Amino acid sequence: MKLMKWTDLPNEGCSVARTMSVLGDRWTLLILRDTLFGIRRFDDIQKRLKITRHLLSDRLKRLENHGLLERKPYQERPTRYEYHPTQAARDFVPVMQAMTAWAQTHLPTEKSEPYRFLDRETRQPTDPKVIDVNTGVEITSQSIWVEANRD
Amino acid sequence: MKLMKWTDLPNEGCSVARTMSVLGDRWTLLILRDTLFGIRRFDDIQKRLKITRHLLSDRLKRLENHGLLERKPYQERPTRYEYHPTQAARDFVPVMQAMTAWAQTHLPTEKSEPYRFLDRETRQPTDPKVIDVNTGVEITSQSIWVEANRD
DNA sequence: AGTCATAGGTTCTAAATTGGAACTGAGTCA
DNA sequence: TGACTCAGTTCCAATTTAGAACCTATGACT
Repeated sequence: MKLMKWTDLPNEGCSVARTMSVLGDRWTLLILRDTLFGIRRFDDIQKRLKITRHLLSDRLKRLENHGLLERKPYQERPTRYEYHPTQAARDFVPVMQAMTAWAQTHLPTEKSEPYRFLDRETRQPTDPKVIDVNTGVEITSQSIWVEANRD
Repeated sequence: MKLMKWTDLPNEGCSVARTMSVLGDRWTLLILRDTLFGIRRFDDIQKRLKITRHLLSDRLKRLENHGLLERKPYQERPTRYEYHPTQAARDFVPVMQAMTAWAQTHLPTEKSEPYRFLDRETRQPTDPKVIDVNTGVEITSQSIWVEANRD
């Protein structure tokens, strides 16, 4: 049997598999998180995350190639760059918040969450829930049914 | 500077980091996906996913240790086990669906999605959106504000 | 001029993880 | 008996990650 390799994932029909092909490498999602939370420079990310510079360099390139980060110069002489999240990356924020809520319930810890998500208007903490746009009903493993797709 | 290792992640305060410590290894989320979609036996998962058996063995153990899978015997002589998702795993389904929707927009492909999420009542495809329970407003990178937490 | 510091990397080696294939063991079937 | 199923384990090679040092360009300091 021909085995599947990690590098074959981008060509999968399954969206979860394609998401993993971009964000499923070690550290990648944490780097994206930092850029989304406003940390955008190589050394700043490296200092906060404390991963090896080599890995950070590699992951930033891959996120750029996949259209999740944009390299923008912020000074000349010498030219230095910041890594800015694109719209695709910003659109991942709600997924990350849903993930955060999941971990707060199922992977609890004594340490406090380093970030809070606040509503821009009310300035109150937000409490995420996934709903179905069509019915307005909350999506849970009870409310939905997963079916093999035959198109 | 003391570098952080991948194995330090479970002790992080950040929920995204803790989620990655459990689901951020190669193949892990895809294995969980298969069990959630009803594929529960070692060989069945291996045949569908086509990963090496020893990786599958390793990941199943880790998912079990983290409380996402439960090993249940389904026959005697010889005793064989199925891997059943726990409530913690089932609660990840909405996150996965949000992720799927994200990838369909931002990592498009010609291949069709192998699975569909349907409403159990209406039998219609569901269309996920993350909202704030408090305000009912959709959570987007525009609607929220991320703030460092000082507790 | 020489030294330091800063930002953003690259290069090197060692350790760990993953890929690929074959093998084990308990039991079933022909 | 031999072939087959399921659920792994074992072995070695290939790839990735960890850790540290080094490089380049610029500016500031002495």
